Amino acid sequence: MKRPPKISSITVSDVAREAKVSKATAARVLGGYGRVSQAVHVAVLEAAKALDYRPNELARSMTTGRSGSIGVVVGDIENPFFSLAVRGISDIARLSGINVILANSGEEVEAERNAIRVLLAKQVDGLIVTPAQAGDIAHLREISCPLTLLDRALPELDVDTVTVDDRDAALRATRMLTEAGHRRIAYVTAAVLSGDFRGAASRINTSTVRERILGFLEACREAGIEDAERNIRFGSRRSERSHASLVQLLRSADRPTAILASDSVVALDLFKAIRECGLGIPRDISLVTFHDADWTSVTTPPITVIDQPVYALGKSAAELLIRRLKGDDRPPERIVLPTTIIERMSVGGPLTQSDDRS
Amino acid sequence: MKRPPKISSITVSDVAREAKVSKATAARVLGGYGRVSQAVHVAVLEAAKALDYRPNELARSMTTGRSGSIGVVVGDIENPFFSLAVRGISDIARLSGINVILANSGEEVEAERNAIRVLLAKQVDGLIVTPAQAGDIAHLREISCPLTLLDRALPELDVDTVTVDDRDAALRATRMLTEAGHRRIAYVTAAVLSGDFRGAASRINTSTVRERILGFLEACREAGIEDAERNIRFGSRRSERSHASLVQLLRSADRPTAILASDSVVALDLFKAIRECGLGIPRDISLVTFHDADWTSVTTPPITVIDQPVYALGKSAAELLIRRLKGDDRPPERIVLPTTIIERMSVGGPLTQSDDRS
DNA sequence: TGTTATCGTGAGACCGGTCTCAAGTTGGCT
DNA sequence: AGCCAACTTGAGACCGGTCTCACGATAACA
Repeated sequence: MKRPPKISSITVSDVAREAKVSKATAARVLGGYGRVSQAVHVAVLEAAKALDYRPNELARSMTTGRSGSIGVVVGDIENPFFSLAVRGISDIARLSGINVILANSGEEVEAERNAIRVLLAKQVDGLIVTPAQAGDIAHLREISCPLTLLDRALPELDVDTVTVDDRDAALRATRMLTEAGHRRIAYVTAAVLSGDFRGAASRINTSTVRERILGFLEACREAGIEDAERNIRFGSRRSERSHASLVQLLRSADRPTAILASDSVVALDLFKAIRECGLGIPRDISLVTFHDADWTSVTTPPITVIDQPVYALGKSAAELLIRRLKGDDRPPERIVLPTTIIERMSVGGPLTQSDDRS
Repeated sequence: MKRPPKISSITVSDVAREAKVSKATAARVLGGYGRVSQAVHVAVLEAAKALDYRPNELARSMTTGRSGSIGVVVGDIENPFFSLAVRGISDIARLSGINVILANSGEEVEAERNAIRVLLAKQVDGLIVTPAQAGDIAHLREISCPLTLLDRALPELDVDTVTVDDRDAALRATRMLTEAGHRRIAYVTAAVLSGDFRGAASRINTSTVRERILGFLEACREAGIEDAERNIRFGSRRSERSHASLVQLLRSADRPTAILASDSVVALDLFKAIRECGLGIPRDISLVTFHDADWTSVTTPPITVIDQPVYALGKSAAELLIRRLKGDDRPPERIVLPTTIIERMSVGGPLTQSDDRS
């Protein structure tokens, strides 16, 4: 109505009139509730067909309080990790006749907060969120509908959560590197950390990041590598600046002989930087990354990866959430999915000469 | 209400009572319409803050007829092409305070039809669709809200459309191949064609597929290549079966000496198949693909690609749609975005010996 | 055959907003 | 002082569904 002339749509009342029954009766058959006689049932259906009636879900949601849609807030759908997870979520949602409203946070809390507010105003029945920052979660606490955390756990927020065994994965991957003889191993992540990191592993409360670092450090400790923390690189977002910092890392005198990357987009950047510096994989430097992205299997050499069950991650999150929507009130569950390492050709031993450090 | 106890939410009436004004007045300030005195304005705002009022967008949409969201139906978000386009769409949508409801069609008309029905019932203000099948578009015709076609034009449907210059792109890419001396060039696409194709290019009405084939054939004709149509391969979806068929193509006696792939996932599969067959790029076979996917730049050799402005594709589609939502009633526009060919190392001349055909 | 469940149906309230309309206030102008 | 315009406010209809409740009719039971 109002400004847009609005193509007068057919309502239950119209159908009721056409079928010569009351609005209540027509609504019963159209809405599929209550009981109606067979005769009236077909009459209403015919009237509906004749008029080409289409239910207004909004009006329905209005009274039922259920909107039939869930909100999904991810960092960036462009990242294959998220798009695959979203695929998992929407496949499951569709099975339950639920649709997905997507929002990008760009990994920024402010955008995330805003997205959640809007989604909530839209009366989504539930939310799946990949929290951008673990320090700032007041807005997540306030959420009044079922919430499921995807990929990143929040120790202080006891809700359904699906993650992978990040710590163990990082441990195994790093161990693979130390066992190959590496001593100068870097861990490169896109996550940003405010303030100084040294010795503050416990301060990082984005589970994904913290757990991986913990695993990384544990493997280093096992191998007797000291001061491994100084080889952790934060903030390697896809940008000019971060690429430059990567190149700088690779050109430094005591450059690492092996690198563990936290996700495939950082790894791709790293791969390019390594080439740019004229270094060979795995001759000069070994590379392992989280996420079995497309490209990792077709490079020369192909990259050894930590294969996360990304689709399953999304699938499980959706299943958990939908179970809640159906009234399940078991205590919050924290599902940890196992990862496997796919060994390809990007790991080798360090060159002897690179073992003398400054 | 009803089954879920529903945490009684704060409504305008509650705020009105708290502020000691009428519901209408409270609604005016909360809804930001009409005129209210300064004093009452602050009073209502304070009451709202005190009660932590959050508007119910559903109710608002109910009366305004506008839902503030658009529906996006793509083939598969998992495909980087689509996820990037969706990124473009949602970035633009967010600027206008519109959110995106995402649906996957899996490239199947039935799912697409269903998704559109649901989206329409949810009262989306507009739709952006990448039609799965051009033959079956009755459901698109019936759409009663603004519709924008993404990446694929439909000759018989005169609505806003954003595509790339597929024909010219295919022409240029193929020409690059013929100029390098190739005579046996294959075009491999994931699209399915019902029935026999030969000589029926005009029968294909998915613009993307048709235009590209037309460009491909034109370049072949220019080069005096006869019966180029027999080298068009349809239905190369990511699956066991289609992979096998690719391998078969590569092992045949008169295997092509160059291939143009219609999208990056087909190309990736092709790349792997080529390796599997022990063939070298570009020594034994040249490869060019649509879409500058991540992986194409890091393989050895890197792949020459037709770079489509995918993000811009989504962006433009969203802009066009939103313009419509704002009341623009210019005749439907068909935007064709230019592509560029990024020459890398995957194109070479055919081996002499492979020129004798059986 | 009378009484009581059971069933089918209609009337109308309700969800939480928007918006029209009329009434009440205030102020400016003659 | 008197009148009209402009502004502020409240009452209530409305959007398109769902759902409660009451009533009449039919069926089952004694």
